[in-house]
Amino acid sequence: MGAPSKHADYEGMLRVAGLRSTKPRRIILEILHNAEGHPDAAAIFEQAAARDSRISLATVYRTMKALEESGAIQRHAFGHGPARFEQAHVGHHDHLIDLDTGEVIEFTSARIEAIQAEIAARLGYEIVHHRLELYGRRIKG
Amino acid sequence: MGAPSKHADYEGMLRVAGLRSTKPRRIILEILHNAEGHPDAAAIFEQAAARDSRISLATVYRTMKALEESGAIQRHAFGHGPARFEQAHVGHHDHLIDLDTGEVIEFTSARIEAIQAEIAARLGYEIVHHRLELYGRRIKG
DNA sequence: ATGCAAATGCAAATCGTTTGCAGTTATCAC
DNA sequence: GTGATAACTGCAAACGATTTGCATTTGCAT
Repeated sequence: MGAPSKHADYEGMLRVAGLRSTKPRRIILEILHNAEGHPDAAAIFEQAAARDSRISLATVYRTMKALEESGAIQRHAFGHGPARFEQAHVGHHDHLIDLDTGEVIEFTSARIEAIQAEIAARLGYEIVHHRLELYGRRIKG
Repeated sequence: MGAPSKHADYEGMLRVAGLRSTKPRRIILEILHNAEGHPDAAAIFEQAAARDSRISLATVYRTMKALEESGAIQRHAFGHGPARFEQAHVGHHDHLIDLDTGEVIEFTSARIEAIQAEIAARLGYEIVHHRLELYGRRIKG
């Protein structure tokens, strides 16, 4: 049972986050949901504006902040440049960034996570979250 | 011959980096060398200004950039906030950031590095560099 | 429908960082 | 040393990314 769907329940996500369901927010959530990679605020704004020209960049930023705080999305800062966003998945994953194309590949490793926890514990800490980014180049074969 | 010293050979470091040995740079290098943690540009500037009030923030940034490019120092971007710097060590290390105090603890794990390389290889990549940051809280015991 | 807090757009403000320019300085050839 | 020259500096203005003040619009509970 439960709702099927090719596009998520944005109303519900906003409700859960304690946010009102507004047109800009629904549009932004859908853009993020359908996004190929990890778009930055400018890219999201560009797509949003194409759907509703009244949407402002400030609203994009405000929405990203609210959604980030509610845990609905995640903010990343790869290398320099602007922050990039993605909808929060169930389960954590890390990133491999292609230095030549900027492409971002996601991966996870239970082994690494386990070792991390072990290291933190040895130092007297418990991990709240972590960030692992591999920057690499395609091996030409 | 050869200057003794408890503080490193800043002249030499600059020479190697292909940079002129100037007072601002020597001061900045010494500040970084003696720094407890991972200071940001503002903190470095503050200390530098205390030694020579003519030093400007722009020079701090320019020096950090030049030294970073020459490999003498490393730039980090923990969480949000400004970039933080540290002198390049021999050998790589990762960071555990104390969420309550901002303190940065360094560590390394050959096991993690090995797994990283393995994962990258499986995805068709070779790692150029990586970033691993654990954000945690002290376990109160 | 009505009211009010929440959300929006716009423009101005802020933060961290970079840059243009005119004046200073380190280093190199004599 | 002396001078030439490119590197370096300080300053202030420019910059890109993000945030914010304020007047207006909107969602949503009544």
